[in-house]
Amino acid sequence: MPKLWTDTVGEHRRAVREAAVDATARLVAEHGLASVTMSQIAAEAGIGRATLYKYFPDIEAVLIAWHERQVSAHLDQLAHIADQPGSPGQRLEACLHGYARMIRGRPHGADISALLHRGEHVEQAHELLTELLAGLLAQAARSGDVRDDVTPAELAAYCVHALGAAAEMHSEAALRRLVTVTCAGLRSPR
Amino acid sequence: MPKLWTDTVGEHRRAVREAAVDATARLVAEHGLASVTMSQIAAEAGIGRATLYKYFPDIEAVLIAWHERQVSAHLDQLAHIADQPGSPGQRLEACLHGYARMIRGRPHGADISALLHRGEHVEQAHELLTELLAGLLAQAARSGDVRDDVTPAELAAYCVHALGAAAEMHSEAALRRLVTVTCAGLRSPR
DNA sequence: AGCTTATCAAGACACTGTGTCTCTATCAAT
DNA sequence: ATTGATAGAGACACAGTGTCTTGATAAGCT
Repeated sequence: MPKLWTDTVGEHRRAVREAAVDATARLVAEHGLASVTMSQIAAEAGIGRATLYKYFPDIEAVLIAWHERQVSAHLDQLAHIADQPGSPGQRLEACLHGYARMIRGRPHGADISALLHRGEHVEQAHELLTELLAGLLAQAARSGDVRDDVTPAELAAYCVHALGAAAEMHSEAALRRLVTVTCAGLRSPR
Repeated sequence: MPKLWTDTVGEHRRAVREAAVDATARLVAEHGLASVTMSQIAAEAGIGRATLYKYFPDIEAVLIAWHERQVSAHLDQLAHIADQPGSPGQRLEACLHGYARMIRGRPHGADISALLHRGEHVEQAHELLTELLAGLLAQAARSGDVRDDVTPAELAAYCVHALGAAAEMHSEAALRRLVTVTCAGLRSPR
């Protein structure tokens, strides 16, 4: 039973918390979402099971923490892509392509909502992503690169779901085609 | 605790099996997917828990049976829509609209894959749907209504995922717009 | 009909995972 | 250095699972 103490308590708690989330990430990657248990997480993190309950009230909380870390990293990456110079249309396409690449081969990534009873956090993450895209879409609509007969929010929902197909795409070329098709849906009809 | 419900055994087994699936449907609708247990199903179906194990080896099996019934009904409905007279493009759009209407307000509907470890059956259902759409798309591509620079299978995956956004659409009008946008992505670029 | 066999329903048991309680060991502040 | 706070982990009660066994009932055979 390792105690893994650092010098200060606050730092220690942060370290243990992170170790638990790391362990969760490993277990999810290896055995899938549904089969992860508190017992496994505690064992994998090298702490007692009861101790884990001092950090998280239940598995949902651990999974939410893991998901939040995953999502915020992705959102940061996307925000960085969106901040690159270029026309609104170019930046939008770059963002969509980046998102598709994140999704590829990760069929579980977004389906946590099915496991979590109260999916507040998942919904919030979804909203942040949607807002980011909606902002880009609104800009692109103003510059004429994107249709304006549908609200940016609805277009963003369309984009996120359409690019979810990236999970099934087996090649980089297929992924490109998916982004192309998705972007075609965004263009103004004439 | 009824012992035998009908006169013949074969009929009885079918009746019990159906009652179990019905009970599962009620429980899923009321409490969500993740919290359904064998105990609840048995109680709701009016049989002993151990008896339920004579019909299904575990919860996955029950959920798969429920899902299969759900999906086959939807597929029949879509096949019927696809068989209506009209141009390939019209039939395709009618099908997409029908699918979107099925998805609407059913966020759990397709997310079972996250719960099932070995999602063979779910994948198979997904494949059947994809094949149905791919057939329509191939026809529409031949008649020029749909782009031919992307394979029908990839376009079908795009459609299914894009229309998954229907779960978040709050009005019939929004749903129509979603179908319109999705169809716009399918059209040949010129 | 009467007997035998197959099999259905359900009670009982062992096992796993959960969430809480409690006790000991260690840190932090006075 | 003493005292208070808190982390860690063992222990307990509970819920759900999957299997085994026992008694009851339908189906098949003579």
